[in-house]
Amino acid sequence: MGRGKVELKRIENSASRQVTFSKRRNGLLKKAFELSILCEAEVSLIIFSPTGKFYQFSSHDMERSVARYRSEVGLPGTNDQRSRSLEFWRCEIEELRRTINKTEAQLRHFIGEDIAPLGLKELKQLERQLKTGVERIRSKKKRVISEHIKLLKSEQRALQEENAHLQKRVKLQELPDANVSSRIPEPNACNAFHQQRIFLDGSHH
Amino acid sequence: MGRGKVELKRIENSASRQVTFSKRRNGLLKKAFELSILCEAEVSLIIFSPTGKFYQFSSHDMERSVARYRSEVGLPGTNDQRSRSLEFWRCEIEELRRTINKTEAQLRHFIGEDIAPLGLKELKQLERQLKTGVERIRSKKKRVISEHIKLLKSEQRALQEENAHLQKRVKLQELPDANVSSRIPEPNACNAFHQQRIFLDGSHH
DNA sequence: ACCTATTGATAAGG
DNA sequence: TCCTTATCAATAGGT
Repeated sequence: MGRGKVELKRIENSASRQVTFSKRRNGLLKKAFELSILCEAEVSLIIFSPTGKFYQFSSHDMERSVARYRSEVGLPGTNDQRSRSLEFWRCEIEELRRTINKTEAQLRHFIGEDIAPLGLKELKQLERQLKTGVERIRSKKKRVISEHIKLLKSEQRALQEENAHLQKRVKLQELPDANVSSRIPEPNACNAFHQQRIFLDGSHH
Repeated sequence: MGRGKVELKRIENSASRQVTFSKRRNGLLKKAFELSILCEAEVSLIIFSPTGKFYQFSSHDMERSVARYRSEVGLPGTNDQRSRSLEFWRCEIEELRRTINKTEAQLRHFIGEDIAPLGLKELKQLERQLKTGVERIRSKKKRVISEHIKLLKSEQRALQEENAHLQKRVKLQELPDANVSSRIPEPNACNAFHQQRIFLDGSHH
């Protein structure tokens, strides 16, 4: 619903992704509320934005709904014993997060975002990397396209051969008695319409 | 939406309440799914029909979302929270790893690596992104360079002005009495050495 | 934030 | 539950 349809995949443009998030989040919360009222349903909704902001709706107490959910799926009570590995995992996660931040920053630099603080040297290196990237992608694209063309040509050749065959057969049928029309009119609406047009045109002369 | 607007209250007719429930439940689940995909949001939805039937959607692991919800609302959690948070962190780590893999793959694509399996559409999008990246980086580079030049020019101007001043002073000193040398030899080692050299040179004559 | 053309959801009826 | 259709609601894209 909107000026155009959007395909179901991550919205690339970050600004419109945010705008869409806030619109659709409100829509979703509203509809969750309406469902709970109209149909007396128990509805709980938890939303975290990609930036970590938190939104919720719960027609009843959230803990109650969660508990009911658990009993529904059959909770698997896990034993602890390795709570000292908590610290280890915390470090692990921190490190992974750092990696992600670094990589994503690089990614943004590649599409020309957040380059305000960069120096001339970094800019030059980025430009060089992008250039080789563009070149490689272009040559790959050319290869893909030329293969596609080759495929189309071979298909065309096959069609031409088939065409030649058919024409030969038509001639063989026409030559023996050219007066006998062996054509069978196709019974579809379009053809019928055209034939009518021709008939009418003829009558005007 | 529909043949007439409905007011926001429990639908009295039980049959139509059921029908509406099943339609709107599906709509809500669908929209929750779309929000999670389009905007990369973490969305969890729990629904119980008035008759007790259970439906759910969760873009991520439901336990993870519930744990995140708890930490958000600031509940200390149940006694088995610790073991649950282990589970939560395990999910977290997996997801971080996935993110890293995805981001790094994208990064490689940007520099033209691992593009063998990409289709024409992806290649075109990549090329477009790279082009805008190059353009932005180039314009930023130009800005940096022109600012550097401006800085150099202003420094140059300052130097020229100082130069003019100095030359004026030199002329003022030279014209009044050009014969009287008021220069005082500086008493540093270097100077002393030169004077000694001069002395020695003189003795050789 | 607001506007509006367009798409999407759905109420009513079978 | 599923189908159809008339209508209303949500929202995408633009300002």
